[in-house]
Amino acid sequence: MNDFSEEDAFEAAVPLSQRAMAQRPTPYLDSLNPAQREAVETLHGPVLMLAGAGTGKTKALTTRIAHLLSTGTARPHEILAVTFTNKAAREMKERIGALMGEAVEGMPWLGTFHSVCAKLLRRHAELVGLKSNFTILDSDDQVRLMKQLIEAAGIDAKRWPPRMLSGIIDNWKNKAWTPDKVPDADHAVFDHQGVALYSAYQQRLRDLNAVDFGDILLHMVTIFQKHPDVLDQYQRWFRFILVDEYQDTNIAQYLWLRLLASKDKNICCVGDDDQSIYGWRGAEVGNILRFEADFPGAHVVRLEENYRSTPHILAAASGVIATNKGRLGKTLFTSREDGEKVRLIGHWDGEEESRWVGEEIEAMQRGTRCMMPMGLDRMAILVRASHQMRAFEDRFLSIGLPYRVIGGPRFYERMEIRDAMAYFRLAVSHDDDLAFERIVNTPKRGLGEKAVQTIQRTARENGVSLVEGARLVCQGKLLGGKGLKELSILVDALDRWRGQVIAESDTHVELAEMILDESGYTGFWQNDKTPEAPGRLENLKELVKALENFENLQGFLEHVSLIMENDTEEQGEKVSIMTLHAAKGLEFPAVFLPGWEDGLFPSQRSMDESGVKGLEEERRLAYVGITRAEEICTISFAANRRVYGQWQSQLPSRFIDELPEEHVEVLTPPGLYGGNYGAAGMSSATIAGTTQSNLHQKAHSADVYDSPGWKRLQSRSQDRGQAAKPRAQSITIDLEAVSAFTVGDRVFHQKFGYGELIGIEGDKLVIEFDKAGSKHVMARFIVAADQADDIPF
DNA sequence: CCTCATATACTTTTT
DNA sequence: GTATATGAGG
Repeated sequence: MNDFSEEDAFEAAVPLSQRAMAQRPTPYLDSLNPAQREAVETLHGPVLMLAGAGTGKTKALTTRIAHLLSTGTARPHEILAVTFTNKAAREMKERIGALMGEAVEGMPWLGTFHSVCAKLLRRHAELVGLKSNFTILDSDDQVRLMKQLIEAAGIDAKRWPPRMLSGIIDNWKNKAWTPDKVPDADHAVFDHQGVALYSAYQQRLRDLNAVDFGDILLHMVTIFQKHPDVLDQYQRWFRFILVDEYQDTNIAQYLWLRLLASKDKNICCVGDDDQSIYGWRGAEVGNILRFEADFPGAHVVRLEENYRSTPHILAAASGVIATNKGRLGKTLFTSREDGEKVRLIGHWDGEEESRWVGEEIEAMQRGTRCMMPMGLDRMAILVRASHQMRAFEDRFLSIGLPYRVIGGPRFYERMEIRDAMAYFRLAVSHDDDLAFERIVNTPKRGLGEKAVQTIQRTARENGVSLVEGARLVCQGKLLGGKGLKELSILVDALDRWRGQVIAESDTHVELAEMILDESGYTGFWQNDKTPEAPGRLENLKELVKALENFENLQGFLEHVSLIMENDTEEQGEKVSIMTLHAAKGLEFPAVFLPGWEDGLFPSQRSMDESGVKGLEEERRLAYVGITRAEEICTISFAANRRVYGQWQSQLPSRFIDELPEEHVEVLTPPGLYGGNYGAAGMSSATIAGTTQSNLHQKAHSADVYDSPGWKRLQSRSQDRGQAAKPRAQSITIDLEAVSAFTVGDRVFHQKFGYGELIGIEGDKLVIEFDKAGSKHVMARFIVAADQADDIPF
């Protein structure tokens, strides 16, 4: 290939690294610490940069690239730099630009694994039976295809859900297994049909000239493995390779990198094994652990000086992560000496937890909590699972606290956007069967399942695309009145739009608007009276606006599938709410980590599915969470939580036990008298292990005693001569309260619902609840079942 | 063919 | 509790 000859000559003639060094001054090196500097200046040979949280990883990485460029060691196009997110790629570009003073033209090969590989794959698509204009399917398309294949194979899609198959195949692809490489042990999955369906799926993708996300990597690995000449080109082309977040690479990515790097071995991988949190998605921590074996003589640099967090926060994070086995091991340190301890607080239930967090945020905002008022955008709530966000959203909505959810449903994954895109795709290419299927009956055209089947059959019989099939159906009048009319209107419209795409008679933005209009799609949402309809129309407007940044529809469609980003950065100071995963790479002065309860965090599912490995990944997630905090880190848990409609009592997370006591301050919930539960001297272990019932008491006093319902209950109990004295004399009362019940009684609890008393232990009643299972509950929370209806909770 | 009602299962995390 | 899938009725 001619592309390379020029570079090769250049390389041969000039010992670049020394000679070019003089070309530009290197002032940027001065702001680096010794470890960073070593990582930046070791330009040749394999380098593993172990960069703990907040140690200036991105700085080192971008400075390294700047150094490669300004010393003349490499030219921009000779550097392959891969990240996982578009955001990381963009940030790197910006920072390199800043370092180099705008002097560099963009780096063409700095991007995400997927965008770089897609670009390469388009050049060599024919080697895996594709055309270079292949489309990239998202998981939605993937699942729909899967469903068709499953049904075609005569398998009950109910018992064998397409989603599951899609997940299995994704995993195989992450391991770089083509259908023929799936090991025997995996053949039993999916009713022994998994591999056959995998083959069928791959064939179908090829027919559609499409790839899914996993394919982008998998095909590249296949090409490199089967075509040494192609590999050789790129080995010479990419003289320097840099990889961000190496701990998150899966096997396919690993193989791809190793193939590319095996010649010059100028590869620099940056990562932190302690922040590997994508194992469930196929990431292999092993890749980073194995680096030195893969690249003998590798230079290992540890970045351990943390510039982000206070010593207490660092120590707490270190304490938690220390429990994990098989780490490469780093010891974070900081020169800071100030700072608050990590704060720990328990609550009665999730509702109280969100209320407390809300109040705390407002206090910080006003400056009553800390010395200085803190802006809302400097605070974040990091949750384990997205459903935890709701409690906070509800609460913040009701108190009018501005918040922003990060990483919610992505813009390009929203239904209306995907529908609109399907129209665009069809306008550009009538061959896009998936797009056609998506929109035939959206908006409703009276074309139901039967009509679609007719179209599909016709298309298949004639060996044409669905659009052409539909045309034949219209011509042959194979369909009834209304459907037929609507279908021919649709086909005509598609023809017209495509004509305009080709003729370029309008700007693509105008065309897009016209398509949405004439298809009836805009009107469809205008007539929709559901509350989300206005938002969807708004999104469509945004989509059209986003089009303006592209040359034409084709260009837009090609880029969009890989740039799934939520660019709608609303203005204004808001608290951020996001998952721990979404928080990786971010930092905030104040961080709240709610829901630290066993089963929730660590997630039961992780532990069930992946055992110790899963638990360790959860622990790394905890580590990531804590290390997001710069100044104040607040961990909380609730004693009770509603999990899909059912109340469950929760145990504090085992990670709480792992927090080193001397770096933790246990808070007493507000509005409570001190009692024995004051913060002073109480260890995390105490909270975690033994004080749950105390928390019940405390929270109960705050929550329930003030409520009218409780007061009424109290007065009624008094009438009946039962326990109803002030709570300060709790033990006596509890024993009295217990005596009011007999085993076998039908009872009611405010949150657990109805149940049967099956035993009495001390001041607690053992109750088998109908819905919430068996629990030990203090007697004063319990009423006889026949009185339950009177309680106006 | 569409709309409405009921049943059901599902909840980690996502390039 | 929520979203989705199925069924009856219009």
